[in-house]
Amino acid sequence: MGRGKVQLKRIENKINRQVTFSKRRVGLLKKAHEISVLCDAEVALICFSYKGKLFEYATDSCMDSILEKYERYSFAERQSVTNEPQSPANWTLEYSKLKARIELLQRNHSHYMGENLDSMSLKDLQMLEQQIDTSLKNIRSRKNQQLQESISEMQKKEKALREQNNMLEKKIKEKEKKMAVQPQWELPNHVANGPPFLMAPQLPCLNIGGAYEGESAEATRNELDLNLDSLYSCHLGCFTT
Amino acid sequence: MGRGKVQLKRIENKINRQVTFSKRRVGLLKKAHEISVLCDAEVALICFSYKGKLFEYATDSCMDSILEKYERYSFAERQSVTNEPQSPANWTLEYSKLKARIELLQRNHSHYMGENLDSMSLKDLQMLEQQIDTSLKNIRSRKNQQLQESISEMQKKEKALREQNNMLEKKIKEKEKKMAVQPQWELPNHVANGPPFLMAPQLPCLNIGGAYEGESAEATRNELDLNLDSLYSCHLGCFTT
DNA sequence: AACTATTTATAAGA
DNA sequence: TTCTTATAAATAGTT
Repeated sequence: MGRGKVQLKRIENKINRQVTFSKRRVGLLKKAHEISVLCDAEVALICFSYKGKLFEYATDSCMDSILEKYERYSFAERQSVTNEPQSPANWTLEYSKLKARIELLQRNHSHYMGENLDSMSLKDLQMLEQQIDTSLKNIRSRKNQQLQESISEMQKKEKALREQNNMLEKKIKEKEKKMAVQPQWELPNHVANGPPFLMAPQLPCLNIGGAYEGESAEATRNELDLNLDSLYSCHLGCFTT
Repeated sequence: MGRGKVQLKRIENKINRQVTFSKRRVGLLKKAHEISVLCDAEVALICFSYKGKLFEYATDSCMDSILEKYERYSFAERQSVTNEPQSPANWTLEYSKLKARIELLQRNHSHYMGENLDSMSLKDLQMLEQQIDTSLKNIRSRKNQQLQESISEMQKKEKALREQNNMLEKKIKEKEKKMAVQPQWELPNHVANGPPFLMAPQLPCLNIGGAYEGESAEATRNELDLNLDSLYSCHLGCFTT
């Protein structure tokens, strides 16, 4: 719907993608609301933008109850395999046990989010600090590992492309030789010593952290089909282990 | 979009409602998929028909990880809800509800502990890192606040003690004067110019971070009843906000 | 289900 | 971002 037909694939231009997202997000939420009202359906819609921002819609604004209902549904399906305690002697007991556990987990989580710290003692704060510091190290380490993997993959691709280029270059030279042997009947100027078509740009893949080159660079990008955005958007500090 | 405009209100005719639901449901799922692909967004869509049948869509078919991510994001808002159903009609239902919630919270928590990170994408890792970094800052800030409070309290006590000492000193001097006026009948040597009993050690309370003085120093400590252990054990780096 | 007349959504441009 | 507009897409009512 619009001036042109659109292919169902990732919009590469960042700006366009952002704009399209904004527009379509509004449309999507609207449609969700409409079906919810018109057809008396219960709808929950969660949408994270490419940048990680959250947008949501839920019938009657009660996301929680819909998600819970969903959990129940999917849980029931899974449950057919894992047999729960068929009938605990005392449901109330089991219930309050779980309830307490949830409370604990929630309180705990809020602390990990850096919230509700007032009730914590100095010692507990220090321990929490240490734990989170460790977590952070783990997370960064894992992130770096992923980055390294991305880089390795890119390097492999680069190598493959270089080899392909070399091959093509050779082929071209051979063709030239043949042309040189035969009389030149068609082209007045030949291509000797010219750069090969597919020469890769120098060090194409390791300009991580360099300034983002903007749209104009789009066309000159090398052929690696690995998505670089995730690396571009990575903070400079990300290599701290 | 269609032969006629439509009012945004529940379709009363059951058949029409059902038909419209079928049509719009397809459209909605399609749109959800499109924005997901075109804009590289993560979408989770849950839809219960008014008859209670479930339809769903999730980017990359991983509903769970999106819901988990949602839990992470919307945590602050949810906190305490859930009013205790005094005696749930269906214990099994309630039970699996709680069970599901616990599962979710636990999976989430493990991420905050820096565990089970393998399933997370680079982008999610980066966002988790940022969240935890923020938490850490909050925690350190709260810790420092507590330290500052401790210090203020100590300073207040110090001041009070000094004043008390001064008073005592004055009293002693007065006594001396009286003694000087009256004949000395008991003590051969008087205490003029000697240090008062309760003279506080110089700068008694602010040697935080100095070397721990060990057991031998215990006896010479001042009278502050505030426990210093928590300060001694504090790492030197703790004042970074 | 299929078919269209219309309404809506939206891509591109400003 | 927001508005405009030409056009694609969705869909209400009909067959």
